[in-house]
Amino acid sequence: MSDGAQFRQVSPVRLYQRIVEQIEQAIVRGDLKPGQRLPSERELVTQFGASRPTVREALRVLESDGLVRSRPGDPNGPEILPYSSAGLTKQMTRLVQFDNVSMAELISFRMILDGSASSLAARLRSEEELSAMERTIAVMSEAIEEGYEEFSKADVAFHEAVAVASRNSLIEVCNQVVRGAVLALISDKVAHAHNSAALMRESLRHHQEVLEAIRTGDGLAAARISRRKLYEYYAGYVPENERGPLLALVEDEES
Amino acid sequence: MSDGAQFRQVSPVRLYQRIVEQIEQAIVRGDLKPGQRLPSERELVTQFGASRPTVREALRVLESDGLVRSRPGDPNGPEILPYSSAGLTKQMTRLVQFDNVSMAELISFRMILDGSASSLAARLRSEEELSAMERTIAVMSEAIEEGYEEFSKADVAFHEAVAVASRNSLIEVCNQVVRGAVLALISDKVAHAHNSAALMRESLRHHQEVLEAIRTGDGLAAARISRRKLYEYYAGYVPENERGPLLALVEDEES
DNA sequence: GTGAGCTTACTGGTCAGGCCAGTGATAACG
DNA sequence: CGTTATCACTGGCCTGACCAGTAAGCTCAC
Repeated sequence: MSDGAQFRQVSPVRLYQRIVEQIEQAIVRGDLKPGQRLPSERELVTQFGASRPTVREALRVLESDGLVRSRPGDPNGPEILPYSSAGLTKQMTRLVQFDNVSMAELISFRMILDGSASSLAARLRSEEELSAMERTIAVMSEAIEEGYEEFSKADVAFHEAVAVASRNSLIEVCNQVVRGAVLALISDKVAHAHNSAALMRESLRHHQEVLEAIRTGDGLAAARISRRKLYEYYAGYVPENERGPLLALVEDEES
Repeated sequence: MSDGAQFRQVSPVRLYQRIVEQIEQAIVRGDLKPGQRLPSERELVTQFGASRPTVREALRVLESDGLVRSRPGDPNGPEILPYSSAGLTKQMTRLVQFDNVSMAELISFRMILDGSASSLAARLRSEEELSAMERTIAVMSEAIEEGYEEFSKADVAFHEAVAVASRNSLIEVCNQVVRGAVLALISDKVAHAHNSAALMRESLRHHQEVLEAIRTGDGLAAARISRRKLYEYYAGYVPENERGPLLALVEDEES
């Protein structure tokens, strides 16, 4: 083998991909800002020198990536969308569904994310963020009588508030996705199992403990309590012989 | 407002989206497994009762999501691809490029993931996995003289081995994605900055410490060292006034 | 002048049909 | 039996067309 030139693998690049790249980079570069409009499809046809089906394929890809949106009849052309984590969520959801990640892994990951979020929140939270958490706790408390539906909503809001206070949107997004995946997997069972006031009160108490740790800035405690709470809450859905990794996370901070 | 029926917001669903959904779900359900082939475009046209451009738009979206691949001339039709984290990486990279996620958040997230992976690996690793890590460390050691390129490859292999030993594929994939995103952002700078044998030896020593903690089963230490190592390695790329959250993670386990 | 309603030019969604350069199973060949 | 050439079919791309929407601008009554 010659040692002189290094050749990279080439792959045929479709026309529509070229178009996607150009528009994508224009957006990333900032030449196209959210709210601005792309030329109409027919105009793009002339600018790119491709046919309309080809241009449309490119637009469909950009649309599915959440970068633009086309509305039929809109004389202003496709709109550049503000960034949203929808695409990330979609991909992460696919990861969960596709790789058929086990329940144990999901919960383990949630313990890590939620624990880290609590820990960071304890150190970084502002007063406003703290009171936002307090409000969600208050709502949870009131929701106990209104049934699991409402309670669960407030529960999610609390975790969301903690994630926001962690100042890390990656944690926020991942946690959101994983939480959704977990709930989707057990929604049928959980509706009955946890629809008792006693269990909700127990859960509320746990949340209050986490909040207290965040208030006092004790990141270690916040993470530990958060993890243990999740373990107690969800371990029942994990086969016993798969609980090892979860217990490892619970015991981690204690010794 | 009537309390009887609940109506959801509707949005016009394009034909191509219907096709995407159907194929997507068939894949998620497992009716279509990686390696299997989709019918040809013209066949799909008859099956879905849509025109070829429409079917093609659907295929382009699926292709950009990394679910299928069409090759011109292939008489067997589009191929169902095995899962790949490429789509996730793309989305996460975009998330970062849009400046919605700072370098600090990325590295913070990496510290969390890598730290957790190390911690779990310390508790769960098998002997085989341990020796796999040892091998990558050995390769790193040898690669110091061959330049940063080789060294970096072995570095990645080590983290990959740790992630595998954590027995959590979510950590594995997410870590891989975040690592890729970080490297993509600083690849130009890092090539020069770290291409010194001294720095590589330093890095090697850190890795050995992590490995030692994993060997002895000390999850806490493994996580702590792993995090601090990442901090020292990457803090330079983070503006000083954004390093707070990172330091929070380093100091977390120490007090 | 001003608001309500209509017109109209244009948009995106979809379709039918066609050409071309590839691919690979298969049949013909040595 | 292995090789090679054929050829049906594939995906990539294009042209041209129709339709149902949208919203800007016009009209017109007030």
